[in-house]
Amino acid sequence: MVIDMRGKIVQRLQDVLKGFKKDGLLDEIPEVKLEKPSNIQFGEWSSAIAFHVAKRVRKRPIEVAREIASRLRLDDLPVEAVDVAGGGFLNFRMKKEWSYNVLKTIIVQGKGYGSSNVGNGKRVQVEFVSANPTGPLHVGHGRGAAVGDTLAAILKKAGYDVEKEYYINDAGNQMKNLGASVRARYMTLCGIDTELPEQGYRGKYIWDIASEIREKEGDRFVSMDEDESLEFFTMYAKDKILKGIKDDLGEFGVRFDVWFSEKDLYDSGEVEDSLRFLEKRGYIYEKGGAKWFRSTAFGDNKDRVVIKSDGTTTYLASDIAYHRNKYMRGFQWLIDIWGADHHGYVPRMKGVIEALGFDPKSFDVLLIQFVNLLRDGKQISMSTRAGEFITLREVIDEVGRDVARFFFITRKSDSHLDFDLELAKKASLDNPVYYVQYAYARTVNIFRQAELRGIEFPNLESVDLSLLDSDVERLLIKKLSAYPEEIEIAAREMAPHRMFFYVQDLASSFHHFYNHYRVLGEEPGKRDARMVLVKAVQYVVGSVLDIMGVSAPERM
RNA sequence: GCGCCUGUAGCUCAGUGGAUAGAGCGCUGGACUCCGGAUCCAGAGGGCGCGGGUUCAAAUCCCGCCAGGCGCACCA
Repeated sequence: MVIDMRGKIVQRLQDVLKGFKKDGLLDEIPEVKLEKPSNIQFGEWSSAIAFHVAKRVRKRPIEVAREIASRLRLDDLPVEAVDVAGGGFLNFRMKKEWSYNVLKTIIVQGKGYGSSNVGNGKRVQVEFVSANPTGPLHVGHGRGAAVGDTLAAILKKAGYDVEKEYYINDAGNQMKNLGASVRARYMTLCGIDTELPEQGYRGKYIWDIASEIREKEGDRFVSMDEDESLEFFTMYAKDKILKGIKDDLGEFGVRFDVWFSEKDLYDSGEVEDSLRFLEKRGYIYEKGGAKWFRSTAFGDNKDRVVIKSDGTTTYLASDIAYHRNKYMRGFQWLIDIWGADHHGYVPRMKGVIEALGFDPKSFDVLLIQFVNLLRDGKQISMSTRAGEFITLREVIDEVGRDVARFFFITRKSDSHLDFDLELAKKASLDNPVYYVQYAYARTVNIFRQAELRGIEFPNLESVDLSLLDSDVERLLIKKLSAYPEEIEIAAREMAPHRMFFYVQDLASSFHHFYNHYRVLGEEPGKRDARMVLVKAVQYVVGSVLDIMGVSAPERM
């Protein structure tokens, strides 16, 4: 298999080093890494291992490299040659037949190509968006949604058993606050001027919900006891907003496996249980009428309150129960995706995981930096509190789902993202989405033309792929062959943006090929070989777009 | 004051120990009456915020400083 080749070469290198050790030449074996050289002349893979060994044995790297090369046993692998270059690099050039086999593999596996089993079925949960159901999703949530959904798809492709989850903060003060806000607007609509609560929500959507309630229920809550009516307003508003969130995410192409309610954690007594558990282990103590989690035991700079002196719990309390619950459900790796403004929360959560008796290394937080929304280069100011913000829905309506999803993963998640609405709308060179989609549409078009001309897709057994021998074609094949590795790295580094850079690069190589060579106009041998190549490109580009949640149009 | 993130080409960003630092946009000049020019080719353009250090090798690691963002609640 294509996928294992890298691992096999690493293994053989390790075998050689073990031999060194046996011969007493080396006391400790350094880690063997294979990298993709920048220049295609250096072959498919290269290793700098000779430099590391040279250091330990105090010899010249180039001599060590030669020694390793001479001891390497690769006869049974499709390696054309191992070159020693650049003062000690070992460069592995693969036989041509190997790259042609990659193409065949792609045709056989179709969009399934690129999958691997590095995840080994490990159960991983990706929790993202998890916005409070107190208002519509805004642009920042959109970025989190795109990153989370894409990351989940990458992990799945890499052989993990992935679940996507949305945590609904439907308990606590913010819910009461929401209900009270709606109630205030409702009362005003009924002719009784009522002030918003101090920390109330000011968005227009609060008015909308209030007015909807009035239409359905009339003025009957005016005379009702406040506490009693509040419950209704809260429930109604929460359900309404949550439904809106689900609809927006659906529109955005993001589907969760589980919607997890914070309130359930309280109702089931898990919050209480978890706190008791930690108390027994000595991680919770009382001071000043409140209960504190001893997060300083895990490197946090101060302890944190879990139960306030008025007896109510803080968010940390339910987060403790929530993460314990996740582990209880059998997840072996937890990935939380948070807005970067919550970064201060990371150390205490890491501490929580450890205090609960789980390995903090099995818990990762991916921080998403803010989105800087622009129009014609000018920043659009937003304020959630004042209820002035651009919603995700508005962005989707304006630029479209494909463009939005694509843009959100063009940057490393911890760097700020400039999102210019005008730029995003342009169907032009400025817009990388079209560049990639266009490449896909072109591949489709070639086969559409082939059909019109009565040309059938060649038989894999009889096609002579060695006719694909130009630099341009070989480079294209090389990039296709790197796909499984790209997936692996993106999974390991939790880096969805790598998909963007990869597919952009692949599309570029294809456009280059397209502008230099004909497919259908060639004599049958070359034509058939190129059809295989184009088909492979179609599958891989299609697969990446799939992972990014962006459509692959057959016409544009 | 403390902590986290960021600082790479005119602009927006990749690259986290290795071979002449990459891409897109922008700029300049070009491309077959032939599978879609939303494409392609060529050129100019930076030595990686600044100063030290570690290393055979540093944009990448360590220390200090500067600039921008964010966070430092018995808020969520």
